[in-house]
Amino acid sequence: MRPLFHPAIEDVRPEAILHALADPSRAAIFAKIMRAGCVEACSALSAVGDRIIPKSSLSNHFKVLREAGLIRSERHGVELRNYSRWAEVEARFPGLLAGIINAYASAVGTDARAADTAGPR
Amino acid sequence: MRPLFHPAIEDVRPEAILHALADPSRAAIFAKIMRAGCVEACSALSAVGDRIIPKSSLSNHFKVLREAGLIRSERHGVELRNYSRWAEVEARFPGLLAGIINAYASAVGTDARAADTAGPR
DNA sequence: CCCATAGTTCCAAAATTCCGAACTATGGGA
DNA sequence: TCCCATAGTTCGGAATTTTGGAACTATGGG
Repeated sequence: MRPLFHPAIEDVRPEAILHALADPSRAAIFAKIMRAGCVEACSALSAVGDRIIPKSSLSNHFKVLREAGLIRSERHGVELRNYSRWAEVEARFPGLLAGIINAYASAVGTDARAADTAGPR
Repeated sequence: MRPLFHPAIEDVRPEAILHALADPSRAAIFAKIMRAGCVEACSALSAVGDRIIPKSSLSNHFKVLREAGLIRSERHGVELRNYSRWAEVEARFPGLLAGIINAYASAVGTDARAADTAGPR
């Protein structure tokens, strides 16, 4: 098992962030980690809206988020602990994440699949 | 030739916008149209940075931007006139486009391919 | 009517994404 | 220590998307 790769914040590219968050499932996963600050266990997020995500796809989603610089993952025993890198990304690209997360939140209701990106009720 | 399709602003989805702008060429094209307010002729944009974009790919890029709700295209004689739908998109998803365009602009220099997304000098 | 220009469509090759199945790593028990 | 369960990763092929050359369409002159 290759050690987890995390880009330095100065190596993070806007296109990677947009690509990562252009997928509603990934955006929902990221939104949840963001709001919680930290989410333990990838499998805690195996359902987005009503859609069940297979383990292998989930693993890949986390990898995409990680390599885009959006989250930091640490192995703790048998599971992964995922932290959002919001503060770092915000410092590098001010307003980017807020704009994206708000956009998804305000599109809820028009698109069921992104339901979990909904902001605080 | 099928008439050009433009989604109503309320049908515009965040994932379509992110997907459209996750491509540095498209982001550069959109940034240029945005700054100019309107750009005539797709072919005026056939080079992004040092990369030459084939006609057919360019045509497709404009289609993606159009169907994501980012631009409005009108046929004027033999050429297309492209307008940014910034104001509408901004009203629906406040801060989204600014965040994205600023992110690309501030990444310039670290990534040559996105050079044209640079903001006002 | 013919030509040039501007863009679109077609279609096949290349690149990506998706996901089931097999695998690896870690932490308990017995 | 050995075995099992859990959590996640990797492999590999099918499905989807993207790319771009060549042929096509539409419009405006001479």
